[in-house]
Amino acid sequence: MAFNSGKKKISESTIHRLSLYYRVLSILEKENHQTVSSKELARREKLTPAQVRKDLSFFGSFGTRGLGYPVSELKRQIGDILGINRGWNVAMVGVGNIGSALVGYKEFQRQGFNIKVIFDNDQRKIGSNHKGIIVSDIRNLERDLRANNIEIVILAVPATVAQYIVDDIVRAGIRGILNFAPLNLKVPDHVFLRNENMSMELEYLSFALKNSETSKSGEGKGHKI
Amino acid sequence: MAFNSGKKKISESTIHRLSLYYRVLSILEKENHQTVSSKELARREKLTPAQVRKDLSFFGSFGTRGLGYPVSELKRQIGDILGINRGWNVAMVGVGNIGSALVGYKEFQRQGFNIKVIFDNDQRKIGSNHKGIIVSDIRNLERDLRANNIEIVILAVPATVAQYIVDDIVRAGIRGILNFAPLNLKVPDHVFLRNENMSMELEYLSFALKNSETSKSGEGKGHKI
DNA sequence: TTGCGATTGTGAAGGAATTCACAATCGTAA
DNA sequence: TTACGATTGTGAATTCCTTCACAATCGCAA
Repeated sequence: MAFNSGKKKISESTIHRLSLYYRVLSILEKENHQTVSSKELARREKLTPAQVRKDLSFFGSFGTRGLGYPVSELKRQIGDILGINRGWNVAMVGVGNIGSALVGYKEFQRQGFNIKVIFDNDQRKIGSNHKGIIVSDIRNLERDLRANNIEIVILAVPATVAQYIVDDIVRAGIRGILNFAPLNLKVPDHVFLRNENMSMELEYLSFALKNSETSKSGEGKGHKI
Repeated sequence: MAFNSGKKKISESTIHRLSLYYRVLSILEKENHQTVSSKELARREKLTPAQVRKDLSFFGSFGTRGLGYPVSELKRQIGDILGINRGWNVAMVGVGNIGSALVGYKEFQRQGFNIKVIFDNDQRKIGSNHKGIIVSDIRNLERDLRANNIEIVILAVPATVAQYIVDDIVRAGIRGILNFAPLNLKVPDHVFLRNENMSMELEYLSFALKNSETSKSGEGKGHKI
C-alpha cells in the first residue's frame, strides 16, 4: 500500500484491538521475540489471523510476507497510530476510592499517560500528597488545568456533581475526558468523552452465568436464550 | 410476541446496552417517571429508538403502543434478563490499589454484586478490616471460596501471578471471572472470563485527539485517517 | 363509540464488520 | 538460481448488526 492519503473510516473495534495488539507486542518484546505472525497474534488475543491483518492494513503494511511482523517496529508503529508514544498530560479529578486507585495505577504511565495534577474539593485532602502529587483545590480547576497544559482529564467524582465539573473542564479548553461516574454527561461536539462503566462487564458475566445454567454455551460470540 | 422458546443469538452489544438501559431506568424511577418511550431512552443513551426497541424485542414485548414502556416494570424485567435481581456472591482477590477501590465501589452492590470475601497474600493485610470485611489469606482461597458460596471472582492482582491464581479459582469451581490484570488469561471452556482494560478507553481518547487535530471529526461512529 | 395522535414490535433493507481465499512475495536451502 | 514453505495484503463473499418503514394498537378526547 502506498500511504495513508485517502480518508478511510476506522471502526471503534479496530482501535480497541490495536490496544490489545500493543499490549501483546510489549510482552513479546520483553520475551525477545524478533517477529510475530498474524496467526500467533490472533491466537494470543482469541481473534482470527485475517482480523489482525485487516486491522493493520488500514494503517499501512508493516509485515514481511513469509516472515510476519517485526515486533518492536510494529509496537512503535501502533504506538504512533494510537498517539501514545508522544505522551499526554493528564489530570485526575476526584481522589475518592476510584480516583486514588487510578493515580497509583502503573499501567497508565506505562502507556504514556502522565498524571500531572490531582483535584479534590475535600479540605482534608487538598494539600496532601498522593503518590508524589499534591492535591489541588478544585476551585482552581480551570486555572491549574491550563497552567499544567493538561490535555486529558479523568473524572472520578460522585455522579451528583459530575456535570458541573465537566462544564468547568470544557470551559478550560480540555477536549478529552474519561468519565468513571455512572451517568451520561453532556459535552459539546468538539470534546471527546468516553465512559468507563465497570459494572457492565460484571453484568455481562451475570447474564452469561444465568443463561449457561440451562443452555450450556461454549465460547461463541453471542448467547442463546 | 409469544415467549422465549426459540433459541436466538443475542449479541454482546445488546447485552451491554441492556446495562445502559437499566441504569437510565434507575434514574427515571428515582425521578418518578411512570413511562418512557424508546425515543426518550434512545436520546439519553445517544442511540436510535429502533435500536432500543429491537434490543428489547429479543426478550419479549414490554411496552404499550402509544404509551411507551413502564419504567419500574421494565427495569425489573431487564434486571431479570441480566440476572442481577437475584444477587451474586462475589469475591475480590487482591487488595492493592484497584482491589481496595473496588471493594468500596457502591455501584457494584447497587447492581446486586455483593462482595463477601477478600483475599490477599500480604501478611500485613491479612486479618485487617476492609469496609467491614476481614481480608483472608490467599492460601485458603479454594476452601473459602467454597465456604462462602462464591459465584463470581474479581481479580485485581499483579499480572505476574494472575494465571496461577486463576487456575486455583477455576479449581474451586468458579465459573465467572472479571480480570483487571493486563494480560490474557487461560481458562477452560466452561468458565466465563471477562477482561476490564482501563487503558483501552484512554488510548481511544488518545487516538481521537491525535486525529482530530487535522481532520476535525464530529461525533460519528468511526474515525477518518 | 369513534377518531386521532403516539408509539410499539418487527420483517425487510441497508450498512458495517468479519472472514474467506488467493495472488504476491518473502527467506531459506539445495 | 531455482524451488518451496510460510505468510502478508486485500478484493470479494459472507455474516452480523443497525436502521427503515409500516401495520398494529394503545390511551384519550369528543
